[in-house]
Amino acid sequence: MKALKIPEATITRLSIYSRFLKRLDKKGITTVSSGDIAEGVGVSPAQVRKDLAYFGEFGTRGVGYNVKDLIRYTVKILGLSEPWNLVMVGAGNLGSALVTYREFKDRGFSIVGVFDNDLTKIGKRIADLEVLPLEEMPEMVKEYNVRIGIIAVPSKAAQDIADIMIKSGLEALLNFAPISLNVPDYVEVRNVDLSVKLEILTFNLALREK
Amino acid sequence: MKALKIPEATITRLSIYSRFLKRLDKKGITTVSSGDIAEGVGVSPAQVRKDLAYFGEFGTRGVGYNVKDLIRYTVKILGLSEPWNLVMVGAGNLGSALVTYREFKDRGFSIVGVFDNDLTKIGKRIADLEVLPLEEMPEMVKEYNVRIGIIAVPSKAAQDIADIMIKSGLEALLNFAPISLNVPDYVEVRNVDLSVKLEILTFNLALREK
DNA sequence: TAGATTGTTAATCGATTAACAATC
DNA sequence: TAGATTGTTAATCGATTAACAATC
Repeated sequence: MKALKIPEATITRLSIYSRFLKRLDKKGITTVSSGDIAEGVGVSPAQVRKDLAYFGEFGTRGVGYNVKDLIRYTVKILGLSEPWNLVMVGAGNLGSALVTYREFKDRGFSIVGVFDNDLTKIGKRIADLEVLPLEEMPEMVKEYNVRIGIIAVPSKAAQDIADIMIKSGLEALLNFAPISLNVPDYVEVRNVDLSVKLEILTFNLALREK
Repeated sequence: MKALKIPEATITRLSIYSRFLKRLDKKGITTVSSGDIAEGVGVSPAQVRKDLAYFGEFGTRGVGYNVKDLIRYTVKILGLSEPWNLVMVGAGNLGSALVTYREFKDRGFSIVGVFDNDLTKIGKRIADLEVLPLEEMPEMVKEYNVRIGIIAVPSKAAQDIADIMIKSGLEALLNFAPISLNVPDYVEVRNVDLSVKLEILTFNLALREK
């Protein structure tokens, strides 16, 4: 049992619901309906209930969901009950931005090491981290129990860096380079493409002209 | 006719194909099959052909696609034949990274103005741009024919900034704040959420434990 | 109780894939 | 011609939505 396949879109939305709920909680709101959540994040109420139903029964019929409880449940489902240590390769502008990115901290992510193979960058400081040579990654991965790595290097270098990160013991990669990485089956990869969404906008605007 | 609805996933992939093809072109490769593209970006060959079929017949049976031609077609479809000027609000770390982001330039995007309402940031320089007060946005939007704006401010400020950007004449927003924006129907919005993909990774890793 | 809202099933909708005729 | 690969249709697959019984 529990062989039920969960759509990745459901996980994506769960992450969005979870953060929306935290904002409600901050405002002192204690109860929400699926309709409230739906309106807040721009999906249908049925969608919200269906997404939650994959994981259990969290609401009360006739009443709705307790905000604090639902935050706890969504955080648990997403694997965020415990904090995660991350390492990152690439000490460029994007890398620097990610190290100080507030949203990561808020969700329990902590970048514990920044690496680069550019000698001019090694030794530099980004926030309170010293940029380290790649050779030191395996040690840090082991010491800080790191399972996830962020790739913030140019496309050309991304595959080589991915190989090194995997050899260092990482099981999951968040890749900001706009290329498709080849990795062993046990390694999870997700790409964040900063340019694709922009091109969806240009596509839509270009259509308007006609 | 031509009322055929095109899936947004198709546009997303087209953007990815387009950039993959440019890399092939740089390597001097002149012809590709749908299978080559599929393998290069991690989808099925049928998917590639179907995606292209929404827009025309670009290949030669028994041969494949001419790389340079297909680049031209995909670029045209995505509305990227002409360069786009962008404005951005938010001169923080993320904003700074985006101004210098190579991938944007490569695809014909140019950030022509950076704005902030933080007095300590106004007047500062990011790359070769001076950070300007929001009041100057309408003028710049008009002068540079800007239609798309980037939101790189904290979540709290995002809705207010979006309202101002729309009033300044923008028709499309690329939103890096992890909240759902309320905008008029004619305004296109896409969110880039840096944290969601990371939470898909933690979800998957957390599943492994069991 | 009456009103509200969940949890869940079945119906609908849409996207992906398989398969093959067309054709280079 | 034989082999290869496209363009396209039909079949499959999967996700969303509508609807309603359950129940607070």
